[in-house]
Amino acid sequence: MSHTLGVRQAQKQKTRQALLDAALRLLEEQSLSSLGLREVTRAAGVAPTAFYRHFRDMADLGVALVEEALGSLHTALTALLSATGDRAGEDDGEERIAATVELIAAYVRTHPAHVRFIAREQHGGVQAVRAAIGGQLALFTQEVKDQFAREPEAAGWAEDDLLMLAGMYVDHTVMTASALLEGGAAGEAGAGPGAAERVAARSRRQLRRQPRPPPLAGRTLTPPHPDPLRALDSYVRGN
Amino acid sequence: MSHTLGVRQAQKQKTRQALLDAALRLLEEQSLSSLGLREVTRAAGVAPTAFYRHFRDMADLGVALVEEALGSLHTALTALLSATGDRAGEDDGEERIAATVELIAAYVRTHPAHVRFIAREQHGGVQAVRAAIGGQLALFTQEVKDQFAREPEAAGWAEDDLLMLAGMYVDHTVMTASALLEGGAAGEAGAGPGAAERVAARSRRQLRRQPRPPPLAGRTLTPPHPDPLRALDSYVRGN
DNA sequence: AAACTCGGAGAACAGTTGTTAACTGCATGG
DNA sequence: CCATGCAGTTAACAACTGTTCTCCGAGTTT
Repeated sequence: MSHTLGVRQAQKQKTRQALLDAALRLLEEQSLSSLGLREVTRAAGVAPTAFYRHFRDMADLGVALVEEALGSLHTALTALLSATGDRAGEDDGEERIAATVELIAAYVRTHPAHVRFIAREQHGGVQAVRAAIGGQLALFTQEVKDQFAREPEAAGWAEDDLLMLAGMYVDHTVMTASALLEGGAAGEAGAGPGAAERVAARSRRQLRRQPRPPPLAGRTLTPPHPDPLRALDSYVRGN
Repeated sequence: MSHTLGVRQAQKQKTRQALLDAALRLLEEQSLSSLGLREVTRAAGVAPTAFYRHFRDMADLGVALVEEALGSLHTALTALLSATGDRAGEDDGEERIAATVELIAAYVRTHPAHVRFIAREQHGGVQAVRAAIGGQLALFTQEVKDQFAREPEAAGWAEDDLLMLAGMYVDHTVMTASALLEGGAAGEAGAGPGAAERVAARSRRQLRRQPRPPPLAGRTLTPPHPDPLRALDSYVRGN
């Protein structure tokens, strides 16, 4: 609050936000590449031409939406990463995993539209938006890696290995958020309120990186792999 | 070849296939919900009205495309699963993992457009298509689970646990295929031919369910978890 | 060989789209 | 306090969309 910005720019950002909100709402039931300019302005309650005062085209709005969804989360993450950096190892891994998954679930609960947008457009039809999402996720990955490097267990790990591990965590987070979104919608067919917990349980197990041991003794497991897939070789190469 | 089907129906399925092919080609650069009926018929070289002889609307064509991409692969999988069921445990897990990943890579190489379509529309804007993809993937999961159940290592595992593990494998496969697609496009910025191998290596490591041990002794690892994420709690709940 | 089927073409429709141009009114800076 | 800048509006444009009706001609059946 160095200087209160004028009434002029305040109103401008207000309609800009109205455009973003309208677009995000419409995007819950369609994808960006099918979203029309007039459709958005109509939902936002402004004239179609007002759109051009804020965005070049819909792809531009899409990139802005990516930054709204991930950018703010990113800065918050950066600020808080260092603050809690040296509390590592305070509790055991199981608690940390549960807390992490619950955090993801909370984010999905409070920002469902943003999560849906990111999940949908990550592989969507608009190149610029895909690139923006990829860039933001790469930043997340980098920061998670840096945090890993600070923990004592990471001693002796190669930089590339830590980065790859961080990438897996980020990907896992996105996938879990998306799964929670699909199963978490109350009143959906077949998926009761237990669906969210089932997704969470699966996510925890996956983070644990070791499937829950069988109800027998604590024997070491060599879990089955989809070996028969290999037999599909002829099909895949042919046709 | 019980009876050679007439010239009439043959020509019909020919233009139907032309429509599917044209749509699949156009879908490499946009998403289904933005794909126009006239756009497809124009690319297929038929009149716009001919579309209705084969599909009710674009969502219907999308479902047909899902079945073309996953259905045939599914039947092939079913046929070959039992044939190789009892060869389990013939080689060690490492080889099987490498073979599996290479199989995924081969499928992506030979059917890139189909893979892109599935990855894009899995979370896309058309409800019916999402449901169709989800259904096909559920079938895959079921069959992988059945195969797991046949392997001796699975003795004592609960049905639900096997199903969850199978689901992880299927999800991992889709994600790996998508990653290979992004990184595998030759002549892309920043991603040389080594990108595909990097993705494959990461996929193998993930299938191994245990990050590569550090270059020290074979000490047991408690790998770092994104604990600082928990500090984001206030951000997530607020705002 | 005649009657019928039916996949595809052609023309026309009302509606919607993105984009441009010229305008209006108000906050702003001198 | 007045002149400038600029967010937003109105009107109009050509282009394109999905959909319907009508018709044609070749494959199929009897």
